[in-house]
Amino acid sequence: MSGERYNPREMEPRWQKVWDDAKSFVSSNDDPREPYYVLEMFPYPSGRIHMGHVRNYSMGDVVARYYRAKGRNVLHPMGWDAFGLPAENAAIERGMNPATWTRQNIEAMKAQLKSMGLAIDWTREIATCEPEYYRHQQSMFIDMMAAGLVTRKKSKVNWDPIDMTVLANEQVIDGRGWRSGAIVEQRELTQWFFKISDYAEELLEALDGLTEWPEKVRVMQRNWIGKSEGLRLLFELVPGNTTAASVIDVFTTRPDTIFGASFLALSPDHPLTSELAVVNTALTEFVAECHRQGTATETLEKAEKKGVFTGLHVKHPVIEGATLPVYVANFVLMDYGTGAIFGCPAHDQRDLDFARKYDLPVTPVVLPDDADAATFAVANDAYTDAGTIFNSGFLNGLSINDAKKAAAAHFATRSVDGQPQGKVEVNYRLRDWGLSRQRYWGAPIPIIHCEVCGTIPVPKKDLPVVLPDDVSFDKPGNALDHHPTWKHVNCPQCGASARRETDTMDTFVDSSWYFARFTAPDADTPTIPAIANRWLPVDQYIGGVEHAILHLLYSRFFTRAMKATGHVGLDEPFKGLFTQGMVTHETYKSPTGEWVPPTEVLLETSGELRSARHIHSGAPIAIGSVEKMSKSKKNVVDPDEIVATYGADTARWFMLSDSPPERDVQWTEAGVEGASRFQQRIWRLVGETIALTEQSSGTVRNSDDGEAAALRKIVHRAVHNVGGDIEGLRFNRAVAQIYELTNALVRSAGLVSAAPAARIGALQEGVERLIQLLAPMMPHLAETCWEALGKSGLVADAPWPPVDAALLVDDTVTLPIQINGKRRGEITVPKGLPSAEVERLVLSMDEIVRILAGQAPKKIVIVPDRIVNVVV
RNA sequence: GCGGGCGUGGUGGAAUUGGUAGACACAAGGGACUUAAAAUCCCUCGGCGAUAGCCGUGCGGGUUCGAUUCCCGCCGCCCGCACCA
Repeated sequence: MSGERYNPREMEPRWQKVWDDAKSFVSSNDDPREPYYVLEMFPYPSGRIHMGHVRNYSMGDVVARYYRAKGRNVLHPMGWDAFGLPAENAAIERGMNPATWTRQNIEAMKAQLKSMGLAIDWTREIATCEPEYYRHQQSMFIDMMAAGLVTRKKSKVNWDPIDMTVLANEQVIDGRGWRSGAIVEQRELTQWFFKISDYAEELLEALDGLTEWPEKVRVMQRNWIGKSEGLRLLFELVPGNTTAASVIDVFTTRPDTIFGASFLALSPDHPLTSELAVVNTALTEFVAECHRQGTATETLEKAEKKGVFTGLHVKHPVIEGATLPVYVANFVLMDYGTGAIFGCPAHDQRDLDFARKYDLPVTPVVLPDDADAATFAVANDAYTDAGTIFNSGFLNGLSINDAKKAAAAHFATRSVDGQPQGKVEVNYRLRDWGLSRQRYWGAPIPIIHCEVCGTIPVPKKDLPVVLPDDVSFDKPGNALDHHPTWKHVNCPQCGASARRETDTMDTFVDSSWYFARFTAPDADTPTIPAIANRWLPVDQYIGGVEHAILHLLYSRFFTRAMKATGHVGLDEPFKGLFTQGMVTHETYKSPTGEWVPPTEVLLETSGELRSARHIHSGAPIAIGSVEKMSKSKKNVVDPDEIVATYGADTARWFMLSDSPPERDVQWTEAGVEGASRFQQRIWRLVGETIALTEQSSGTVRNSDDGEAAALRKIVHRAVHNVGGDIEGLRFNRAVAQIYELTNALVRSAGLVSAAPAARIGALQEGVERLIQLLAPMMPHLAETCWEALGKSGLVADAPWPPVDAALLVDDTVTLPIQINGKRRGEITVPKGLPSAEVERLVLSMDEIVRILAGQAPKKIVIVPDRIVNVVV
C-alpha cells in the first residue's frame, strides 16, 4: 500500500456506505448518555448546494463528530425548508408542479450532502412542505389561537407587487421586498398575526441570558424590539377649533423638556390629519406628497423637515394661558408611539430644523454644566446632552432624569377629559408578526370563514388541510384562491356552505419550530414534550448572520408560544449560536466588461505579479475584487466539481483552515491544492509509520528515551489543544495545531529509522492520535488511515483520546531576558526556580554581563516562569 | 447620525489574566532529486543595516520594568439600524 497516492474518489463513497450500513450516526431518544444537539440552519432546496453550505455543514460536522467521540449522545439532523416562492416561480416558468420541483431538488441536494460524508442522522429527515410536517403546524396554530396568541386584524401591510404577497416588517429591507427587491407598497388588508409584541419585554430581557450568542446578534435584536420608556401626554385643544376631537395624545421620552415645547406635530397618517384634510386642500396635498415620497427613499435622513399648519391650537400644559400651534409634519411616523409629538426645538435636532423653517420659538430648558444661564442659546445644533433644567418653573434645578420623574408625577395628578393627563408608558418598535401570505406554496392556514359563525378553526380531526395538487398558475396571484373547488367547504359548526382561508403561512413559521420536530420526527403530535425537553435547547446552532433578526427572533417567540400551548417546556430554543462568515472568491472580467467564471480563467504568476487570461481565447482577463460568491458576478465554485476533483475531505479541510469561522473565507485554487497536498502528506506519514513498525516487529516497544518522551508531550499537547479549539469553535487554530503535530511526526519518522525501537512506539501512538484529531475534519481519510494502521472498528466510533495532564506541563521553562524591556537573551531553568536564584543565574551570564558593561541594575523584575526584565 | 466590529509581513491569519510579535498555512525566491516535468525533500522569507545594531502590530500621546493587548485623542475600513419623538 505504501507509495500509492491516497485516492479520495475511491475511498470516500466506500466509507459513506460503511457508516450508512452501521447506522453510525443514528441517534436514539432512549440513549441514557448526556445529549448534545448540534444543528446547522436547514437549507432551502434550491436544487444545488453552494460553498456556503459546505462551510456551514463542515463546521457542524466537526462539532457533531467531536462530541460523539467525547461520549455524548449527539443529535445532528438535516431537513428542508421546502415551502416558498421559488417553487411557484419554477412552476410558472417551466410548468412544473411546485411539489415535484421541490422534491426533485431535495433528492439532488441530499445526494450532494451525502457526498460530503456528513455525520447526519438521515432517519430524522423532514421537509416542511410535506403534510406530515405542516399538519402539526396547523394544529399548533389552532392551539395558539385558543391561547390568544393569534389575531386577525385589518391593518396597513407591506405589499410586494412582484411577488404579489404581503411581507412582514422584518422582510422589508430598505423599503424593498427581501426576495424580489421590489419597492414595497402599503395596503390595507385583513391579515392573520402572531402576537409577538405581547412578548416584547420577555424577548428583550431574555437576551441577557443568551451568553453563548454573538453580541452583534443580541444588539440587533435589542434594537429591533426597540424599547423606549416615556410618557403619554394629553394636550387639550383650545375651544373653537374645527374638529370634534378635544385632545391630542402624544408620546414623549423627554417630558423634562415640556417647558420648551413650541409646537405639536401630527403624522400625515394620523386620523386627525385625515379628518382635517377633508376640508383643507393644502393639507390634502401635503399628505399626498408625503405618500409619494414614501419610506423607500434612502435619503429620508436628509429630507427637509416640512409641515403644514392645521389651524388648530392646544393649551400649553404647564404654561398658563399659552397655546401651541398644531402642524402636520413629514417626519412624524404613525406606527411609532401615538403618531403625534410635541416639538422642543432647543433639544431635538429635527424639531429645531422644523422650528427654524417655520419661525417657531426656541427656548432652551436644559443648561449644560459649564454654560451660563443668562447667555446660553441654541443656534443650529440642538443640545441633547446632560445638564440641569432651567426656564422651567417647578422643574428648575433638577437633573434630566429627576425632571422626567417630576413631570410624570405632575401630569399623573392632573386630569384632562376625565383621565390623567400623563401616563408613564413603555413603547416598543416591535410589531405583531403578520403571517398571511397570498401564495399557494405554503402551509394552509387552517381556518374556515362562515357567514353565520364567523372565522372557525378547522377541527383537529380534519387536519391536515392539504394543498391541492391540481393547481394552475396561468393567472397572477394566489393559485389556491383560483382553484375551482378547494375553497368551497361546509362550516364545521353549522354546516352551511362556507369558504376556506386561501392564505398560506409565511415560511418563517415553518422554520420556527423544525428544530423541535427533529427530536421526534414521527410523532402523532407536534412534539413529544418529554423528549423535546431532553434534547432542547439546541446546544450549538450554526448559520448565517442574515437571520439575526428574522428567523432567530421568530423562533424565540414561537418556542414561547409552544410552551404556552404545552408543546415544549422551555423558552429559548438555541443555547449556543454561531454565525459563520461568507465564502468569497476573486472576480474576473473580460476586456469587454463581462464577468468570467473562475473555471474559464488561467492564472499566471511571475514573481509577485499575477495576471490572467482566458483559458480558450487567451484574451487578457482583469482580476477584480474579492466578493461573496454570486451568480451575478459568476465567481461561484461548484462543490460537486471540487468533490469530484479533490474529494470531500479536501473541501472540508480547506473550509476550516486559515480564516476564523466567523469571518469571510476566500476560496482559492492554491488553498485547495494545499489542502489536497496535506491529505497526501498524512497518507505518506501513515505509510512510513507502518513500514517502520513492520521492520521493528519483535522489539520492545515500551522502553523510552528522551526523543520518545518529547514526542509524547507534543502529541498530548496537540490532543488537548485541538479539543479546546473545537469546543471553542476555533477551527482555524485546531487546523494549525494539527499541522504542527504532523510536522513533528514527519520529522520524527525521518529520524526514527536508525533509532531505538522506543521511538517507533511513540511515533506509532502519535500517528494514531493524529488520525483521531483529524477524524472530525477529514473523516474519510481518517477511516482509511485507521484501517491501514490495523486498528479495529471505525475511528468514527473511537473515543476521543485521553490527555495525560502530567505531560502538559514542562519541568523546565525558557525565560526571555529583557534589558529595559528589550529582549537580549534567554535562559532555561527548572520550573518554579526561586526568583533570587533566577536573578543570580541571569546576572552571571556572560551575555548579560557584556551588555550591562559594568552598569548596576536599578531593578530586576522577575515574573516566575514567565520573563526576566533587568532595568538599568 | 446611532450601535457593533475591525486595523499585525507579499497574502490568510497566530499570540492565556499586559510578558520572546509574526505560530500555522498560502504565495514567492534559491537548491536537491529527475533526460524532463509533476510529486517530494532541504534552505530563505517584516524593513533597514548587515558584526552581538536599529526600527516595526493604522496615526499621535499616556500609564507601566514591560503595551498588538489598558487609557485618551485622531484616521481608515466593514456590518447592522436609520426621521423611533
